[in-house]
Amino acid sequence: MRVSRFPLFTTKETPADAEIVSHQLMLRAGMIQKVAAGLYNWLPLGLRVLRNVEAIVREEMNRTGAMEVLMPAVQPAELWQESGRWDQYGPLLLRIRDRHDRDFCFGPTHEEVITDLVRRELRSYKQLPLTYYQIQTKFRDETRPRFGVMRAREFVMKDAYSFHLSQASLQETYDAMRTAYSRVFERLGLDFRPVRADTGDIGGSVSEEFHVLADSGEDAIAACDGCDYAANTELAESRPPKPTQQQPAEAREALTPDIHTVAEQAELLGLNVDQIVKSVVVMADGEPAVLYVVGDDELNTVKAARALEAGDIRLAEPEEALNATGVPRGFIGPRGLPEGLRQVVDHRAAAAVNFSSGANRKDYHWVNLNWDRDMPLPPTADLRTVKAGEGCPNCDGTLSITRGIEVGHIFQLGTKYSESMGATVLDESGSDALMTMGCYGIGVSRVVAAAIEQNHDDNGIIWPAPLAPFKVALISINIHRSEAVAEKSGELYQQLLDAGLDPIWDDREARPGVKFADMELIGVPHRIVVSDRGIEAGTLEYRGRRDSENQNIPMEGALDFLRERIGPG
RNA sequence: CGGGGUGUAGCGCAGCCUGGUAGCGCACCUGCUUUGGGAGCAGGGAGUCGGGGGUUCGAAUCCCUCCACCCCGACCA
Repeated sequence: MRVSRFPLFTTKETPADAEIVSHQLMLRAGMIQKVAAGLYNWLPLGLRVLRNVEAIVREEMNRTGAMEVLMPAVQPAELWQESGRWDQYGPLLLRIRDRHDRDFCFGPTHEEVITDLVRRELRSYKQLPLTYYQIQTKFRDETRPRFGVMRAREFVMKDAYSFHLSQASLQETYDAMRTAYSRVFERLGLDFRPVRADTGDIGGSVSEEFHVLADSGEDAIAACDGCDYAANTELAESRPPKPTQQQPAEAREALTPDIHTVAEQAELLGLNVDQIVKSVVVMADGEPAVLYVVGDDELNTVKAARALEAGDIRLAEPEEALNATGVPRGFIGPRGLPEGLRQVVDHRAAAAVNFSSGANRKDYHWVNLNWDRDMPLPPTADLRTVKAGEGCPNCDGTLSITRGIEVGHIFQLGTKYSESMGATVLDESGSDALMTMGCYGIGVSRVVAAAIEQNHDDNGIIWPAPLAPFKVALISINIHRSEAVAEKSGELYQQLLDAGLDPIWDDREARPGVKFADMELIGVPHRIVVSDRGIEAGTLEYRGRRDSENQNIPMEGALDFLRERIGPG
């Protein structure tokens, strides 16, 4: 491609509303253009990168034997009503109505459509297992789209769905998909990690996310330094601490006026924060519940929702907490709490001995409380978020917390959709059998942003080779004033094209600095420079995007030199 | 959803408080000069000042209203 014929829209200035580096660089490089909140145009430069990701994903999907299909972006409400998600999914689902007043949605995912497809086509267990996938545009009406294509409302996703007669068969495909995902992200040159994950709205049991590690990531991941344990902090666990050997002491009430934080409570009573059990009132599907965690622990709302079997959970407003318990917030505790309130205790809070907690009357806390002795122990569950430095639940290692960008997610769905939508085949005995399902997603457009988060410097993007929109930049110095440069560059460009090295030739009548800056900004991995002084010496200049020095290479053999560096594909 | 903020040329911004008919930088066009790390000089094109309503002789500026976009929060009890 010649720059003189390519719409290269680079800017020096960083757009004001771009927060993270990938968003800034994608805008500055002219890869994307915002149309509305969370909606983007992909310009030729950006689209080349997106297509490169798609190509690798497609190859690896095909390698697993999955079959590509294409489903409609717009889906009828009936299918979603059948699965029950029309009412469950909430405002994330963009609902639309056609001219006949029929309800549709713009698909945020395609479990319903694929299940419908399969139940109409598949008759026999002999046709299983089967995996379909598509690469397609999704729409999720995020409350707060941000970070450019990282968290857009409309985005490109690869989604795959597998169908099985047995759990063993599902497990086999699930494992194959995990391998395929690792291959994809390895080929893309990304530093990633598979982690255990919550299944969220999609449903099902087993699930893993693939995260690209980056400080700007929106998810926190706990990873062990001693084994391969890694989990989203939404569900990560850590090794329980050794139980304390303290003897139970006599419980007493203490006057604690105007205490509103655990830190104040600890200081006033001369306790450590971990000797305090705090009481958190939540609204679970609209019903109040009291949850107990240790003073320096954080309530994990994902775990709490699971423990309470609630679809929707949030912290109670102060008035709601007051209404539920009759006690102002800050003084709620397990002893003397009104009957009938749901309570769940975190394991660590349940193991606490001689702890302090609210006395259920204003300005008083208990000290030296003990479960069972002073009040019955409610049901227990894991409710806390793990912290860096805690022990790994699986080995002697230590957990650290890193941030990640979720670029892939694989699930074992089980029969959730086949059951609600009646997707069956005949089994060996000739009777109807529900198909067991898996689903597997990759955020294709998000991968592009994630790759930049992980690969950039002050001058711009540094594409991993397989993502690069062009493999090699050919820069001609003073092309409009030097016949020799023009001629040699043209020759070289043709050779690079013929060799399939995907060149971009900066043939503009621009100053050298402009060309260098542009090619660095858009992240072309290799650069060669043709100049009068090089021609005189019979050399070209080469510089890799990560190099800090030029190197002169003989004009003859330059092609082999590049071929070697760029490699196949 | 709650709180805050911003909308002025393609992009980044000033002007608004204190009303008088719009400006700077980048980008763009023309000419001359320059030519190995985002050139210089001169000239030029480009704006319903987010929309609507109001106050006023006069509104980018003051008031009302709507819209769009951005940030923070919705886990420290």
